[in-house]
Amino acid sequence: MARAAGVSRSTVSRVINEEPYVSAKARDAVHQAILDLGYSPNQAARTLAGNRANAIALVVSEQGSRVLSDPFFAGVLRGVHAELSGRRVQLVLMMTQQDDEQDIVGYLAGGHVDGVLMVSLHGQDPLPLKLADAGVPIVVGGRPLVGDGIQYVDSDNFNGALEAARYLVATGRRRIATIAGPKDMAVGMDRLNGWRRGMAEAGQPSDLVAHSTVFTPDGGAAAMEDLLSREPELDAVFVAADIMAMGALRVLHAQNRRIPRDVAVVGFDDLMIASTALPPLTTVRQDVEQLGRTMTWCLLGQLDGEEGLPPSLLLPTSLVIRASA
Amino acid sequence: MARAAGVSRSTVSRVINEEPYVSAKARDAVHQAILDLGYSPNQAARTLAGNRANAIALVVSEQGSRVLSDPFFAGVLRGVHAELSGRRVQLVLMMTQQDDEQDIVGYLAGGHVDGVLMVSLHGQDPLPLKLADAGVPIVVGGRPLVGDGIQYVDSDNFNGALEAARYLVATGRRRIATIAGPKDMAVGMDRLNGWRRGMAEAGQPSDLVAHSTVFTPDGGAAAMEDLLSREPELDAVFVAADIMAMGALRVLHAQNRRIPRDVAVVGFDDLMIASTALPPLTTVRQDVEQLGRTMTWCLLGQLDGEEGLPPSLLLPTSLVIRASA
DNA sequence: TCGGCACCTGGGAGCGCTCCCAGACTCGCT
DNA sequence: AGCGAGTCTGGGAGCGCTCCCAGGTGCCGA
Repeated sequence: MARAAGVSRSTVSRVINEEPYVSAKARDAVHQAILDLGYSPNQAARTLAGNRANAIALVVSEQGSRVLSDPFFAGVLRGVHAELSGRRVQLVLMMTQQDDEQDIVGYLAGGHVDGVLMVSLHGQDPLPLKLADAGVPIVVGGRPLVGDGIQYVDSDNFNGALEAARYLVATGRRRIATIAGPKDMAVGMDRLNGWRRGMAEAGQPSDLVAHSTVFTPDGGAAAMEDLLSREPELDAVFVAADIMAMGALRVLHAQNRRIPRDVAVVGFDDLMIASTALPPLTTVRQDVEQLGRTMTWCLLGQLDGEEGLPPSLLLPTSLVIRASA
Repeated sequence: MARAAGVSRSTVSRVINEEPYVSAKARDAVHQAILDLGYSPNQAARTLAGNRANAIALVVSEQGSRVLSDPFFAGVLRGVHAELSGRRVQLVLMMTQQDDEQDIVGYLAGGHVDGVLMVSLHGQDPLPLKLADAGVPIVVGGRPLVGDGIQYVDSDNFNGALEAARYLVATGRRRIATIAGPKDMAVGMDRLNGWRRGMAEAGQPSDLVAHSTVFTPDGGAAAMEDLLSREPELDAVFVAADIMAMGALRVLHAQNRRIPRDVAVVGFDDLMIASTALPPLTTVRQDVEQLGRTMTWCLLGQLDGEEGLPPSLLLPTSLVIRASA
């Protein structure tokens, strides 16, 4: 390669790394040689010689099975990739199981990657903290429940839920329930607290809460049945995830409640299924792709040693009004 | 590391690579030192010295955006990861755009990864062929329309569709339509041809075909409307994807057709939405996770130089009978 | 004229492994 | 005793880069 361009290895290296102090002639010669030879620098050698891996890991905690099918994860992945494209940084995908956690920490702290993005659905996961302690740059998607110093990016679940609650109040609903997510997930609690605030603002009771332990249609259905048995007169329900709202809609249909006339339904996430539901679901939109982009942007900033990065970020949500409320 | 174990670098290397000709004493000493030091071998150095990258790429062609949200992709990813776990092989995720194809070929052929798994939704993609020509081991998920020598793994779309057609015939349907996928995707054509065979077997006409150019609910809805206008008397429809079946169901409901009494509906894929649809959808199940596992298994086999690998594989499908047919 | 500086270039060292060769030691056989 | 085959070990070379130092050149101001 160096021979083909008629320069030294050093000069080739300088051109590739866009360093200063290279003459235009040398630069052109190298570029031409790159094209002629279809040359692509050996990443392993670069990693070994420099001490930078030119790669970041996207770590998915919990059994990958559940997480991967989640549209949330897909969106994040899309955003991460979009932000990475153009930079010479590879994305390595890793999934953790319970038992190999120590291996994972060893691997990630061992210089194989420059930094870690982590999507941690249940907030108690100790991995982010361990990695941060080991000095690995890390950004978490979704607010972790433990670990203070860790940089995270999340959607503004609290205000999204608050906005949904206000909307239901503003449209005249008098008996508003909520189907909340699991108590050990920040996303579940934040949305519940937003709804509570909305109820409090309006002077309405916030007793009609049903928790589902999982974000699934069946979980939503069970919670909806519970709510209806406790309060047959309820006229609105804020469901903390579209996927649970599907189950809630099924139960409401089965009990012949008209939507939105008898019961208004608001979801959260704005998945594709929200717009194809019957009736199309009014929901709080979160931009998960932007979440992925922002996480990546934060991590790359850390790696570049940028100062004054915000410790954490919340991304705005917006209410999408369709037919169900 | 070698010093800590009291042996030479060579011996450490032999232990790590599980080579023969190491005494039990030396092996134990090395293992102990690994634990004590939390040692994790430097991948870059291994890659550089051996000439094996210890990584495979999962390449997603087309704009990643569409593909990533696809449950198909998520399932494959899950399977790939499951099959990889335990082996010391990293998974690198890449997405291609139109313009950087040459870069991608250069990168993938440049020894940065040992092999390539590719999920190519539209079958005309030239990338698999180029990579195969460049001598890169490659396995494609989903039958490619071009490129003969390329190893692929796919669900048995033809027989799945055939089984669906036979089932509709066997349950007494007399006027059976189909909503087919795009003509430039193997998955679309294979399912259509399976349905055709089923019609031919039963001596029924196979004229009621509507193509959708995209696998979306709206595409399915438009096709359903087309079919109903051409043949108001139709009493069954085989929809080549659950996601399109959602749209078809919407149209049928809107026209007050009872399902399954007036019109039987059979989908394909068995996504989660199939079981939560109204009514729950009878559909042809394909095991996409198994698809991912099998792809990986084939690629690793190629890399290990195993002989007699089948050129390609079809995975069985099965009819899941629910309420819609 | 001479130093000083900014610009540009080449070559040595070394990143942490794997591969390969040379050798040591132990058998069991002739 | 002698020999070869099988078992085990260490060290040299080298993978393809980056980093750093030692120069070279040209131009400016003193």
